[in-house]
Amino acid sequence: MIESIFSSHIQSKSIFKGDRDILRPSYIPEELPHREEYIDSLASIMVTALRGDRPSNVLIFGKTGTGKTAVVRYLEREVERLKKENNSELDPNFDDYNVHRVEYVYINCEVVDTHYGVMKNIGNKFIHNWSEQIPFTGWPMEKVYDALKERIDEEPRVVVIILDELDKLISKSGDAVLYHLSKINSELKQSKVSLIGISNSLKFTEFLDPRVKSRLGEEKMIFPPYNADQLKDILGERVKRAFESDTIMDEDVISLCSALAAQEHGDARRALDLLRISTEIAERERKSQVTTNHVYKAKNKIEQDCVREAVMTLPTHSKLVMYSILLSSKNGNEKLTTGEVYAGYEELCGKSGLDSLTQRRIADLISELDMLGLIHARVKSFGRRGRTREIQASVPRLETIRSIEEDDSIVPVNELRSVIQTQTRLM
DNA sequence: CGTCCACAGGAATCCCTGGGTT
DNA sequence: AACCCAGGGATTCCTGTGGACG
Repeated sequence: MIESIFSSHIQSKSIFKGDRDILRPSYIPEELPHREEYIDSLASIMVTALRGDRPSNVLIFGKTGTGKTAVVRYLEREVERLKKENNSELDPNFDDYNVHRVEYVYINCEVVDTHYGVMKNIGNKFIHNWSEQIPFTGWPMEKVYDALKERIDEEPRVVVIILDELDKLISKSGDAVLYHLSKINSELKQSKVSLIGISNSLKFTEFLDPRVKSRLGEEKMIFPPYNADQLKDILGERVKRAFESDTIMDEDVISLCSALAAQEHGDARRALDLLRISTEIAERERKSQVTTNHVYKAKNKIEQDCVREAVMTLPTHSKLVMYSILLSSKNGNEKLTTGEVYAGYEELCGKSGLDSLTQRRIADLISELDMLGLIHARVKSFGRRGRTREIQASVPRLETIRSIEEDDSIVPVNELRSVIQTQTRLM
């Protein structure tokens, strides 16, 4: 046995039963508790594909962690499974020919969020060798679209395109993609395309061209949030698989994870994260039992990590804007205006030797920070004294300042002159 | 009741990047 | 080499506006 800094850690036995991915939200289990009816109704729509026809387009709505993606991918996996088996021998009603003609394409529109990108990604699913790749930039849109059609139509098939986080795509690049994809069937000779759109918000269809809207929403499903009891079942199911024995888990741990996640609009993802992180914390503390105490620690850790992660990945100028906001509130100005933030930002740019961006641009960056949940910014009118945003940080100040100062291109600053000046002017 | 502040936020345009085609 | 194409970031110019002050 090699003596190293790892030795003592390796020897401490893991609470997990090997595969800790079971507790990750991306894992799709054999059973999806409390989603059976949705699986069933989606299956009844999708079964058309197995007969070689085009299933209706489907729109699925529901908040994060309500099982939308899991249900869709569950069915995708079932079809893949059918493809591997020889079904017609078992059941003469089964038509293996059509089963093998079904292709799924999954696209997460949060990652691929442009007209071009979506088309390129779909097109590249149907290639035989590397050289046929559609490049990630360069071609005119028209050519990408033609290549896509040609490839799909190469042999008869039913293509099911899943567009996850569809609302992100619409808000960033409009409905051109959906317009093209939803009318593609009229231009295909032997293949058929069916769309499954997954969205967090119910409202996004308002921005769609009415024709697209009607073609896309042939079928609609709405996934409600899980309640605490349902979350308990989901966690229980996974715990059975992920742990050596249930004695390792304190009775109340699952209940607590469920309850906390139920408060957050019934987010199963959150519940699973809580459970996984609290187990990891317990492991690190060399405890053989996970307790509610660990869950509270996990809750804290998740919140901190989210903020840190969000701040660290910000572009430099956004970091400076955030820095300006944090430093200004340190000087006692709890609620800032856009002008004040911009003044602070300009000063920080000077100190770091960077060219400052225009106020118009910074206004947009402020909106982005607001959407990320790092700050609260709401427009308010101060009468004669103008109409502006009222800006306030909504994250722990000192910790976040520390995260920002880790960026080498930003010069650490203790206080901002411009804000002190505004303060004295107001007095 | 009108003025007028300090911006909000839309639209057009430009620059740049990473690629293609002629 | 010269030029087309999509997309992102940024700038420029712009019109719009809630409400305290006079």
